[in-house]
Amino acid sequence: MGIAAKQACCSDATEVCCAVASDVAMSSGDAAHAATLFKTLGDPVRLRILSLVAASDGGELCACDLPGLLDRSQGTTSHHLSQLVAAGFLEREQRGKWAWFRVRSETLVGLAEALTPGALLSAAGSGDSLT
Amino acid sequence: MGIAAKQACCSDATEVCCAVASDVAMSSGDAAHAATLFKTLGDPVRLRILSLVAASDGGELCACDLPGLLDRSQGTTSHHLSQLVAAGFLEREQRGKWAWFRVRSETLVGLAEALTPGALLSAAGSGDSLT
DNA sequence: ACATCGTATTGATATATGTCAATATGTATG
DNA sequence: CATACATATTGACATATATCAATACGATGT
Repeated sequence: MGIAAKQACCSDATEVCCAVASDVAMSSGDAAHAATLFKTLGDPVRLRILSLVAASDGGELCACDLPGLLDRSQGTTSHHLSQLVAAGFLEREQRGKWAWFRVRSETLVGLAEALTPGALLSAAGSGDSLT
Repeated sequence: MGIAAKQACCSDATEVCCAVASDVAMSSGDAAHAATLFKTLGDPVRLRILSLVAASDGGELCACDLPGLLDRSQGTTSHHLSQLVAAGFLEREQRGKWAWFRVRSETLVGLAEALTPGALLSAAGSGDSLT
């Protein structure tokens, strides 16, 4: 089954039939970390929240606007905001009784770097860019 | 409820209390498209597949190696490979009875551009970068 | 044609998640 | 302190998805 098959897909079938630098590739831990960040962006409502905050005047947006802009309940928008803050994509500031949010561009830049073809080789998630 | 509240979070409470350029932000359709791409990357197994392919000798990897490298069943690895190909992150080539995969870096680069803070304002997913 | 082996698909199952209604928490203001 | 309002949390539910075992499909070689 794959490894050490009877008839290999290339000349030498010692361990893995094709030369795979699995030690150069991302570790499972790094992959798990980066995957949680990508998963956070993998929802259209959350992407739109990020975009709305970025497009807002002064780069900040009040949570009170989101249910109207997103056509989602207040509880749902609050849930998505928590996810974005927990992942580091947004930062939250309480001002009076309103909660304001702004984009943490460092996280976006770091994740964008992880998508670099070269960064896929071991660097994705291990460096400070994703912490 | 958020919009047009009795006591607004800022001076003018006409429609939306804070100035949100919702027409500059990503559209729902763009967000949906980009979200499917991010969702595809939101799984550690798929991220590791991408990384393993990128780290392989010659930039290509045989599907026969993946069950062993990922510690997943053959059916599961095939499922993930289909997802990555469908999203445009991998391209597939049948060689004899083996299937070989290589990374489509254009898709990665395009998605990385969508993470640019500036690209969050309307450009994410609408341009050719994400098609 | 037949047997073999790599890959794709199907069916089943457990878990995760997006959503809302309802409730709780917290922050001002009278 | 009591009231009002913004936000967070909880419970419930429907849907999506990661996974495996089993089976089907496809290509090769005898």
